[in-house]
Amino acid sequence: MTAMAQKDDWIDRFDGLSKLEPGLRDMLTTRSQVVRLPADTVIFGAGKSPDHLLLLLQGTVRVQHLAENGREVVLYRATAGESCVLTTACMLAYEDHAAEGVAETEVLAAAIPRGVFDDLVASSKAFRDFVFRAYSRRITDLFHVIEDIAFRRMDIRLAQKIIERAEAGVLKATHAQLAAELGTAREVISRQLAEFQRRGWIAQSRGAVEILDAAGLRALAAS
Amino acid sequence: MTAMAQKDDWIDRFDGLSKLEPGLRDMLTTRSQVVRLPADTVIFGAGKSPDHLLLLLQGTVRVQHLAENGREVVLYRATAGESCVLTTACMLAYEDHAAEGVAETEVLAAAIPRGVFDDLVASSKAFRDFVFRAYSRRITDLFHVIEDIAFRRMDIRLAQKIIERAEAGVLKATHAQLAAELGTAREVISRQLAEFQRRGWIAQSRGAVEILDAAGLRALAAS
DNA sequence: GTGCTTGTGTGACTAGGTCACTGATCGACA
DNA sequence: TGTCGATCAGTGACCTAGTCACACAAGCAC
Repeated sequence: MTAMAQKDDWIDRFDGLSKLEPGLRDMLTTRSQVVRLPADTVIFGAGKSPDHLLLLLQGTVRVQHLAENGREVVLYRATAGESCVLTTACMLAYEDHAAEGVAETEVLAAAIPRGVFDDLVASSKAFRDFVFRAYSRRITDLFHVIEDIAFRRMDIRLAQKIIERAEAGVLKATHAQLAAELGTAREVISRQLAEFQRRGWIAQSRGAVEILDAAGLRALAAS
Repeated sequence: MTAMAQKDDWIDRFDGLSKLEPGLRDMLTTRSQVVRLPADTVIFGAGKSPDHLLLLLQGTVRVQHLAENGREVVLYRATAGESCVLTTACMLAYEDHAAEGVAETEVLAAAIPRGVFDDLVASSKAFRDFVFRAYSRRITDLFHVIEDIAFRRMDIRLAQKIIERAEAGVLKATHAQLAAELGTAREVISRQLAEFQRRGWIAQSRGAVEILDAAGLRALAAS
């Protein structure tokens, strides 16, 4: 796929936007630009309020919360076809969010400038629905995070994470990264993984977890 | 203040709405109605998606999250001059929120029907700003909840709660209610309060905590 | 190789959550 | 007015999770 092709048809990749009024489609394509961000780019956060709404075409953005004591929790991930709506809240934020968005892979995204965002929200019901729906989804995600942290056991949460984020049976992440993911301490992850290994569910190597018995993990994750 | 007077001027009690375009002010007053809800009314939640946006004139609404295992956490409170915007997300929600809004006191509120809300969002920049700003504030609240639960000590959080919610040096709440407030177990609250009492910071009676040494509590809360 | 940095393992300890109780307090109402 | 039932609070035993202070190992740079 060429850059041109992407420029023309990306709108249809977003569920809510395909219904966008024709005139506004043009406005959206001409007044926004497709950008490519290398992995690990900090997209927003730490007082850096963004002036664009990003609609992700490729790659994933990880949104995490940084606590005052230096620890962190991953709040959610936005993937292709989704938007980074919380940035719109950031755009207007009267107060700092203490949330940070990081490109987890290389990211291809349509960047809609603040002004265009405002115009679209003003003139298009379809766009408004798109935005509100995205908000709703993110808020639901935050509820899940709260419920997980407050009420679910670590072993279950870790098993779920491993299953969810492993690619081809292998999860590339250090214990410290998994700890940040789940909002816990590195030692806790080390011990849980040691236990999973003892049970023959996983094998470990530096910076990676290999799944040996997916059924075992899944059984725990489901409880 | 009479009901008539309330009906006429309530808009000015909302920061963002005083800038509302004159024509729309009229629409808002004529097409919404001021309602009075008794304490403990469940305003939204448990699959009950609301068809009105509430702007609070008097009283407070407690918004809490119900976990699958039956436990709960208080997410935030909306007080006079604020709106219950998460209900707008609920209105559109493609998925259940598992959040519940309860009138904590008797509540007087302007109820804006879904259709009017849509019209206002479409036609007024001031109203849109009002809505987005309210979203932003609530999301920030959720971040605080996450940070508290994940990284702050219970004794500190409990001390803060007591200070924050006591009226005239007395907090009327059972241990079970405080536990639900902080997303923990009743026994944990009982033990912490016993410790506070041992230190002479509070006195306890059935369903109430009396503050004896506010400075002591505050010192803990600040650490 | 010699270090340096980063990642992992571990023991001892504290905080917090769970379970299974007991006893206390307060209406309701016979 | 005593009895019952419901709600509220206290407690010990036990388990899970987070903290602290390390030791040790693997990979990289020079």
